[in-house]
This record gives sequence, C-alpha cells and structure tokens, in this order.
Amino acid sequence: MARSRANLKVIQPPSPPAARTRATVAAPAPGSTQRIADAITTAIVERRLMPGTKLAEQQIADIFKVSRTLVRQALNQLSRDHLVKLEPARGAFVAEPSIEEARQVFEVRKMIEVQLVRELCAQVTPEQVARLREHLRHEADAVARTDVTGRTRLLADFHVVLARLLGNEVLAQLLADLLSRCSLIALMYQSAHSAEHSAEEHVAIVDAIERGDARTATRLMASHLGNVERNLRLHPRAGSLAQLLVPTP
Amino acid sequence: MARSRANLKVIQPPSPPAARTRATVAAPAPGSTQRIADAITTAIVERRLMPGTKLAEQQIADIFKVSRTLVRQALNQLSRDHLVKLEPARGAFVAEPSIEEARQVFEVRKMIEVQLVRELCAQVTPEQVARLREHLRHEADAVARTDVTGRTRLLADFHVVLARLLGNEVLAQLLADLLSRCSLIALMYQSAHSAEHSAEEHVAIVDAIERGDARTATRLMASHLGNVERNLRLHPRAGSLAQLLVPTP
DNA sequence: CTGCGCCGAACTGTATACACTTTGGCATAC
DNA sequence: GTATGCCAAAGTGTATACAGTTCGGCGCAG
Repeated sequence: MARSRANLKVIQPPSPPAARTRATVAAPAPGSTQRIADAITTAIVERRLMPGTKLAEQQIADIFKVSRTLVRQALNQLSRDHLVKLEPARGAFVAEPSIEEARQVFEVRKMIEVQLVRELCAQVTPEQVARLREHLRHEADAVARTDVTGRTRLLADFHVVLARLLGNEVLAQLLADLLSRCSLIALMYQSAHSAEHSAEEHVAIVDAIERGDARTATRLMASHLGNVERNLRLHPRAGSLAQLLVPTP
Repeated sequence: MARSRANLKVIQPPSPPAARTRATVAAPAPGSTQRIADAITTAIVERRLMPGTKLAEQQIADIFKVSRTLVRQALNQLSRDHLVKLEPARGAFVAEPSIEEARQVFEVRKMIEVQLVRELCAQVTPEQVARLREHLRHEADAVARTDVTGRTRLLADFHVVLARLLGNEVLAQLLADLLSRCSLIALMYQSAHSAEHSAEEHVAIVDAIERGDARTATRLMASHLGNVERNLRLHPRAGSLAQLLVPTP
C-alpha cells in the first residue's frame, strides 16, 4: 500500500458550511479545533484525502492559518473516531481500516440496528413515520440529481435518524460514530452496491416499521446491512501487500 | 449542585501499575498522556474524585510534573469518554451524568448485550466457557475479600470479556466505553445492588451460555441489566436542584 | 443591609520555541 | 554494483510564553 503523496491542499477550510458530523451536538465549540476536524473529516469522506495519506501538522496548520497546537488537537479527535491513525513520532495518516475491522464494524451495526428497528416497531408514531418519509424523499432527490456526496451522506444519515427516533441520544451518537467509520470503509473497499438499491431497501424498512411489523422490519434491516457489506470488496485482492507476504507453502 | 472543592492531590501518579482502561490495546503510548488520563480515570472510578470536581490544568500539571500541554490532551481524551465535561473557557469538570443519560446508557447496553449473549450461545466453545468460569472465580474472590475496588472492576470487566469472546474487538471497545460511563453513573446514583447478587447473576448467565440456551441466557442478561439499573437511585431526589426548580402547580 | 460595578488574580485558549526522533540521501567501504 | 554508515532536513513531542476570559472580592451607592 504505497502511501499517497497527494497534494494536501485538497482540504480547504470551508467558511460557513462546515460538516456537522458531530459539531451540532457534541462540544459547544471549544474554538476552531472542530472546524479543522470537520474539514478533514469531510475531505476524507468525500474521497479528497485517500487512505494512507500523511497528514503533516505544519502543512495543515499553514492551510488553516493556525498553529500546530490546534491541528494536533483535531488530529487527536479524529484518531478517536478511527478516521486517522496516529503513529508515534511518525505522524498522522488517514486510516486504512483492515478487512477484518470492516467486518467487525458491520457485525456491530447489525447487532445494534436490528434491535433498534425492533424496538421502533413497537412504539413508532405517525409523526415519526412522516419524518422518515421526508428523509426518504431527500434520499430520492439526491439519487435523482446524482448528487454523489449528498447521496452518500443521506444514505448514512438514515440510520442515525432511525436511532434518534428512539429518543436515545447516546445510541444516536454511537451509531453516528460507527457510520463515519463505514464511510471510510465504503470508499476503501469501493462498494458496487448501487445507491438506488439502498434507497429502495430503506423504503421497504420504513414500510415495515409503519405497519409495526417487527419480524419483517428486522429481517429487512439485517439483509440490508448484509447487502451493503456483501457488496464491498472485502476480499484480499491479488497484488495487495498482505497477499505478497504469504509465501504460499 | 455545589461544585466539589475536594483536594486534587487525590489523583497521585502511580508509577508502574497504571490503569489499563484502554492503555493495553489502544494507542502505542504516544507519551505520558495516557498515564495521566489513566490516573484521572481510576481516581474518578475509585471515587477519589467526585462528580463536579473542577480539574484545573496547572494543578494537575504540577502533580504529574509535566506541562499543561499533556494534561490538556488527557482531559480532551477523557471528555471523549464522557468522564469529564469540558466547559469552554471555564475548565474541565468530572462529569455528572444526568438521570436521562443514565437510562439511555443502560438501554443501549441492553440492546447490545442481549444480542451479544444470543450470538455467543450459538458459537461458544468449551475453552471459552472455561475462560468465563475463571473470571467468575476472580469475581467470587474479590467479593469474598471485600475488595471493593477490584470487585467493581471485575463485575464490569465480565461484560467486556463476554464481548471479547465473540472475537470482535470493535464491539469490545464499544462496550468498554459504555462500561466506564456506567462506573461513573453507578457511583453517582449509589447502587444498592449488592455485588454478590451481580456475581450470582453472572454465574447464571454463563450457565445458560454453556448449555447454549439462548432463550434463557438473553432473558437473564436482560433482567441482570434491568436489576442493576433498577437498583440505582434514578429518581430525582428530594432536595435535588431539579426538584426545587419545579413549583409544583 | 443589599445590590451593582469595577478591578485584579487565576485560568483557559492559542501561538511559539526547543529538544529529540525519524528519514532520505550521499559518500565510503567492500 | 551493492551495502553500510553518517549527516542534514523535516517532523513530532513537550514546554513555555502570551493574550483573552472568567470569577470573586472589595468598595461604593442606594
């Protein structure tokens, strides 16, 4: 895996519309650290920073016109989100989630979200269904407009919206974290899963939830997550370093 | 909620045997930041630092004989673990989880751990059962020796051990985070749940897992978590500020 | 006696400085 | 020609300096 030497300028500090990965709810903005973390996050998720890219502190500091101190704080945060990997005395790199890690993340998502959907079926209100329908409309819009970035975000947000309907902020945060990891995984193991397909599956899930049909809803969610995972290229590719290191006895 | 002005000396930098909350697996030790974070963590969990206590950077820096830089990093980490709350321009305080947050944390734990136990029943090996039995022995020891600190830690670790048996490190980490929050919650809302009772329930759960009896195991886990939560004083206590602010119309 | 406002001590937020580690290249030895 | 070792540039780890904010007290007015 040759480390990408891509130009770091791709980050670009967006002035007003920073990402809201967790800015909306988490910290009351301890300063501009969050702005930097968000910019890097979106840069990673939008594939402008490829996995393995080195994130040199001074370089980023220059881009944002701040000191290394703030950049360092941002990188620390991102490392806690598993979006960047910190190698002591060597620097920060965009994380390269392993295949095994990808599997585990999806396994956890399945455990949580199946249960989530089950509980939702038992207590969902018409207003909540309406809220979900609205989200589905946005998804459809983005798919129609072939807005790749927005589409990806909305498809992920769907799952967070579900969590938030339970009124459990802890759960919602937790899922949001997992989903940001999934974004990175998805772009590393280039999904062949079409956005339309995911959107359709989301519709089916909401239908089942509306009917309060827990059996169907959980089954659909499980298969949905299974589909997404199955369509990742989670197989050691020929030419990958891991393959080369095994002398095949 | 009067802020505790307790003497901060209670932290004390332990030389060799630092806490292993996440030191063992997470970072390859980027320096001594982890040492400080661990010391504060154990101080909180062992009730030497009460919720609401202010954690002044310079004060802690003096104790550990380091600069504020490292302390700051440690406090940032801890805030991500929800063990301390960072108030911009005011400082860091030991977190005071709300009753609502406590409920949500337990709800999430129930969702995850019930599913966890179910999957474990389907694929548990005799060696794994043996590993669990060993842990149960340690629990019993600690209970017998009335080793409060060790006992509390072991009772929590039981759940992480379960997670680790699935071979899913992501899940294990996630649960470990939730459990550290639970420690704080437990000490804030002083549990009346006896350690013996918890240990017994753990034994019953392992028994069910060994038999591969998923139905019983999941039921036991759900009721175990329900018991622990129910025995917290999760009711607005008379004299609490929240109560005083409601004029009872 | 109570309340308001000003001021200084203390503390946080950010930048900068310095020491130590890593790294890549070049020269030298084989 | 390949390999080894040394050195300088670059980068990270930690400490320190400085600016801006908060907080508590003291005095003064009512």
